[in-house]
Amino acid sequence: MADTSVKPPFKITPVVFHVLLAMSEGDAHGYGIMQEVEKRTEGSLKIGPGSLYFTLNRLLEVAMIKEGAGAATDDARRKYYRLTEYGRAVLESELRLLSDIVDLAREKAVLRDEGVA
Amino acid sequence: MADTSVKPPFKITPVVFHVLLAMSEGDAHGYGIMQEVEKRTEGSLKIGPGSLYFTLNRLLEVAMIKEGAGAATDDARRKYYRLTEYGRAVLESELRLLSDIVDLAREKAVLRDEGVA
DNA sequence: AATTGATATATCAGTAATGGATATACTACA
DNA sequence: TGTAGTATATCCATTACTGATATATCAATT
Repeated sequence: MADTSVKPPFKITPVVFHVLLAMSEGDAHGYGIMQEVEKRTEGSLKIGPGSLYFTLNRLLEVAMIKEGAGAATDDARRKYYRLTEYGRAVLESELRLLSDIVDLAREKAVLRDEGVA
Repeated sequence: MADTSVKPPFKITPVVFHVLLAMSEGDAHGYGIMQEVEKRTEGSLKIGPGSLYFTLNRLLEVAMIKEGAGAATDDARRKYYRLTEYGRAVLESELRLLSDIVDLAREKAVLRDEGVA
């Protein structure tokens, strides 16, 4: 079993987590991340430009993300970012933690199943 | 299908979430919550007394939790709390959101399975 | 080609949340 | 009876976040 625990240099807050997750599929740009996170969390997490660009810069500094390129980018203003291996490791580590917590909660039947096959 | 979305009067941060979750099994007291959360999150979330008692008081104010009683309480100093129905609804709502995100991430294979039967 | 609204990045200030220090007191045990 | 651990509580410095603001570009309409 591989050791998947990674110690990031700062706390992986919900904002940081969702920014990383938004890039897990491929290159993403700031504005798109803002919109996707709000949609994905059903509005419960809205990342303002302040948090977003602060977070992106910090992720760049510690090389969890790097500059990327949007496939056939139309809009020249967009800046695309992508996960580095390190960034993906951090994301996976965090996700695994989250996954364990969800599993635990399910065991406790905090979540009462509704139609989970 | 019941509408499980609940709109809490403040943000359900990781600290708030874990405090609620710690009470999902039954009555819990502050110090115990601090320890359990640190253990459960493998040390990645340490709730200091400042956050803890601030959080507990706020949860009491909005009636997500209420005072409880430890079964045959030995230590008289302990103050036990338990979830109200409202508190449990908030917890379930948040958990479902988290669960969906974890599922989504799994679909994307951000989490590469290792021995998931 | 000018106007307009949405897109997009960026910074800043005010607010909210958190962590750590500190205080106080009780418990258990040697 | 001393001391380490348990337990609640408050305060303050730090950190994180939100929302306002600024600036500029793009797309669509006219």
